Amino acid sequence: MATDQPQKLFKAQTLKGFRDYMPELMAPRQAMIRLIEATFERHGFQPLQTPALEYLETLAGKYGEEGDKLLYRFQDHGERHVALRYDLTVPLARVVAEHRNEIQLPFRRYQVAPVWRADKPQRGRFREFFQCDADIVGVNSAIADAETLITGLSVLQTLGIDGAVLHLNHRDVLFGLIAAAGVTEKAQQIACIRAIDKLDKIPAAAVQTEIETAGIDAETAERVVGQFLHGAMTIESVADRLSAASVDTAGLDRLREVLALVRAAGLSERIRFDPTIARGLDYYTGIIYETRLTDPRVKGIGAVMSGGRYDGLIGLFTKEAIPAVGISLGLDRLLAAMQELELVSKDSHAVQVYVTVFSEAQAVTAIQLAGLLRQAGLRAELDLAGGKLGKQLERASKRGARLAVMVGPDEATAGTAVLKDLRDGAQQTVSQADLASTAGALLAV
RNA sequence: GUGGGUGUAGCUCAGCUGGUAGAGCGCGGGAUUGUGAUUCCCGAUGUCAUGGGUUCAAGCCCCAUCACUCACCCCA
Repeated sequence: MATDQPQKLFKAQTLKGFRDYMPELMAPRQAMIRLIEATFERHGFQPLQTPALEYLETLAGKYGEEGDKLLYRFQDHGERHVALRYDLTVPLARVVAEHRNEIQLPFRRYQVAPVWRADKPQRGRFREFFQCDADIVGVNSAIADAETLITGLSVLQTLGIDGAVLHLNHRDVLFGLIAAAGVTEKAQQIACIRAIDKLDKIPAAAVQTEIETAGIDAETAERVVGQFLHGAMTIESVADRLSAASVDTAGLDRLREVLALVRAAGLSERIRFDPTIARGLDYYTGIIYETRLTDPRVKGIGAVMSGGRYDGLIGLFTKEAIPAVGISLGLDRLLAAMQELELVSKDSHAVQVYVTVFSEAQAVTAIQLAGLLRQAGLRAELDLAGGKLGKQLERASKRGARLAVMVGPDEATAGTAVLKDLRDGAQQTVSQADLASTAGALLAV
């Protein structure tokens, strides 16, 4: 590489929609991930990790037309058609089918991992992002549904997020209401759902217009919208209309049960029936839900936790019919919200004690003192850049350390060390043997 | 996939109707003895995203490419 000619530099740049997680971002992220995983485990979920790459066949056709387009797909060196995982749910279905005889049902697993979507990047939207999923496989019951929701809500609670409301719906209720309004053709029903999903964003009249563009007459369109307008949203009201149109109400009954169970868990404030919730992914069969944050500061951030029941998905990989229900949290969206709400503590990873190295003669002592602090469980950093004591203390503050340790020739001979609190400048001389305990006591205040 | 916007020092940006670049922050050094974050002084840094074009002359005009960004679609 030695040459007089200027070298052409390689472009130091991440791919569009991909990003580096620098330490300032990584520290709170990691703290979050730990809390989320601990909460999942407290609810009986086991960790699972799956490959980033799957056979294209495994993933294709599971997410609907839109989702299919967003699959990162290519051929590997062996000409195999492969794709990067689009979510954590379909790989789970594959795992259950592939390892059917090693897995005890019901199976609860969680996974925190990146997924990839060849979407057009936007604010808070990337081509690589992390999801945190928890799923219960093998049981189709209201209890399993409720357990999943309770777990998700518990995660939000653990993270300190108070203003979260889970909007719960059921696929059959959604389709039932549309059918009751007189739309029976599948494609038109889908169009209705897509439009209804926007009711909280655009006026009802605009939604109706959008429904009409799907080839539905104005009168029917108005009836469809009417099914979802405010006041038409209580369970009882929906029940009446479904029965009147002699549409099956099993989905509604399930919703009642799930709501009752979640309420019994003391989470009434956190959950609400909302017939307008529609999820895009094709594989949902039962309950579906989205969770929104109510704080106006994070109004535009979208759903932070969503999911639903998918009883048919695993059946695509094995003849045995295995039901499942799950929840998915968007890690970075949640983090963005938490930062906005000032719920992120900045010092979870920061160095606690910065050990200066007065001069080479004191290096041994400095290393030993750092060792004592570390053994005591403190995060201690040893100065490596040297220079004047002032410089070293400057670095200490910049690193965010609360305390600094200084040992000069005088302290070295006396077997002591100076412990300084960088927040108020107060300092004391302590014996080296007491350093760690004194530092620990100061940090605990 | 469709339609807007932006791209100037490490960061945030200024740069009037075209005449070969500035600020703040940050960074480096200093303000006598072994003490930071505050204060004061000094200093460095840019192929003005990239490649073409118009012009006597372009950061400023035109075209293309790339990147970022906003809205729609969809979603975490």
